[in-house]
Amino acid sequence: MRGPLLRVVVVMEQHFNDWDLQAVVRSCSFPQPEQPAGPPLGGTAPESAAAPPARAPDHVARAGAAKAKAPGASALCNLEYLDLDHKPFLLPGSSSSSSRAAARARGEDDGNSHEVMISFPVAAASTSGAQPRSPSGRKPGIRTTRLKRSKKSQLKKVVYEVPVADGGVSSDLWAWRKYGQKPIKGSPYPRGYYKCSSMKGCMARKMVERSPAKPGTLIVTYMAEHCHPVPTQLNALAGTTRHKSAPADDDHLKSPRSHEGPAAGKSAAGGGVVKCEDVDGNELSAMAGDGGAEDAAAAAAADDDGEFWTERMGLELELDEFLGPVDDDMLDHVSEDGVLGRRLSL
DNA sequence: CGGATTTGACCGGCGC
DNA sequence: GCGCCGGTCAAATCCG
Repeated sequence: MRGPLLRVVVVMEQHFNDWDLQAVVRSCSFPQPEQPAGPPLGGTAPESAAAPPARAPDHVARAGAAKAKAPGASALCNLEYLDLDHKPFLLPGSSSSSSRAAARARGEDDGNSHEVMISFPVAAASTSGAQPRSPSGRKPGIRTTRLKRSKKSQLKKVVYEVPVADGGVSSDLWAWRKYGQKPIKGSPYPRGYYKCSSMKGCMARKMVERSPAKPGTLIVTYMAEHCHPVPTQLNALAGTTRHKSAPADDDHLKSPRSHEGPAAGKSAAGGGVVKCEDVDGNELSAMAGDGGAEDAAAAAAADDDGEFWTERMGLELELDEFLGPVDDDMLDHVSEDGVLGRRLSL
């Protein structure tokens, strides 16, 4: 009811070792004793993160999806976070979303990628507009080493599909800084590249793009995991958040406020209900409960947009919570519909 | 002043 | 081997 459903796709691939992202999805059949893995990376889909409802970013979503699908069982069955022991940290007071994201695929990965799609209502998205600026660019020069594509391709990725309606404001608790934008072939919309700015050295990244198929949705892909706890308050790095006039439309990608770390998480949260959907289209849903509010609250307080967040706190919190437990918890309860229903409580 | 955003250039992988 | 494309870097610029 609250809005478009946010869909999350988790793709696990081999060799993500080098990356922090550790969240892994496994069969839901085995609920894990440990804290429920949360949504990947802070779990929220920032402004730019929206994706086509039915489809996720091709390469990512598709690949995972195919493999993820389990016969009969909904995708949920395949959800699982691996490597919990390697969690870099736990989110304060709850299923650390980041840690979950961090959960990494186990060695078992036979190379198969698993994809999970989670959809949940998204709150209004905010928007940010980018303002045209004088040309700039780096000059030819020395380049530092960068991750090789081979490795990159093997990283686990989590894809969120978020309705653009609200402006696609970021909804995760993390602070993101945009480091690039590129037009994508086959898509009229550019893709924005973001890095976690909450802490230097954090490898967490995300890519945001508008779904060509459904301009109304943003696709947010999270890569790697945060090497630090979710910022409960605005940190210096995240510090200055720019507030720009709302972009007309595709502009979410241009200057989304999502980067604003803490605040980011909020926007996505709008719904109390979370749905998980496997590649096959099976949907799982979970009800967001009261728990986890603290985190969100803290974040909200920290955020520059205190007012904004405060108003939406309720919704946001729900989302955040959802994000955390998404993994196993969701699996725990299946509603009559065959949908996963679970109340998140932290 | 510090940090975020913009944007062209650079780099590496992949396909042909 | 070459070209295309995606992803990243970093200078220039903007903004709080």
